[in-house]
Amino acid sequence: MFSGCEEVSVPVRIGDKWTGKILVCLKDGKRRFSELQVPLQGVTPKVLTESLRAMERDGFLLRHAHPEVPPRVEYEITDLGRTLLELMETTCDWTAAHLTELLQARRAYQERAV
Amino acid sequence: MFSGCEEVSVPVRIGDKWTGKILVCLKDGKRRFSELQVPLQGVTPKVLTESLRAMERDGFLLRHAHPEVPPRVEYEITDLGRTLLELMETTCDWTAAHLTELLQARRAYQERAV
DNA sequence: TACGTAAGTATCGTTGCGGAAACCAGGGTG
DNA sequence: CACCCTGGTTTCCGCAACGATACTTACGTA
Repeated sequence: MFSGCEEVSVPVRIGDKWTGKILVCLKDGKRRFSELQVPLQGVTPKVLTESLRAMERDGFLLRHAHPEVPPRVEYEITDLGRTLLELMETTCDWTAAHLTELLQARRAYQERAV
Repeated sequence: MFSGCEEVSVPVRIGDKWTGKILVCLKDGKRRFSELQVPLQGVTPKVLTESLRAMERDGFLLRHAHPEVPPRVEYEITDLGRTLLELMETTCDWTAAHLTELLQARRAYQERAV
């Protein structure tokens, strides 16, 4: 997750590309696979599955599969996942506080190069 | 930078592979290119240069090139770089606090799969 | 004249993440 | 019988990061 600014590539990231956004989506309660695809605009099912499996493996979320047809699967954040979310919010704060400075440094660097 | 545990891949990382270690190396004062290559065991000059250039561009360090032969270049951490280092230490703390729990989750996941 | 030296470049190859598109399972519905 | 639904899986592909190896520069020294 790039913390806080998608338009500019900032060197602060936690997990893979979607980990952070998934945790945010799960913050307020369980969500289904298809309910995650909507806010996570543009994520393909393959990549979403991969991210969810990795996060389940690491204990950041729980996967509840209901044996129905059509299938229904709910994802739920764990306590450990919440600590990670908290850490991510810290990095978001860092970005918010220093992004201007970083972009300014980039502009100055550009001008020196010219 | 994987924060605090190299042996296990943990989904907490800041910058590219070497950013974190470079900042740590510069924490206590200026260092030359060759002085960075030593503690950063195994980094090739190409990759080290790429990392240093990116960090210079973003304002995390300053590059002092002395016009001598053979060349002498010193790298120095900036205030902005120090705030990033601080953030990284926070993520290291998170890892230290939760790595056991994460590994335990992985083992449990493994066993469920078997 | 050849060599050493510091800080890189240049070139090539490998690997892994992420994405696009198509396919699947299996019961419910028309 | 054909089609729809959800939650995937499978296959293929491109790009960027990372790495290995060789080369360069330009001066002081043996």
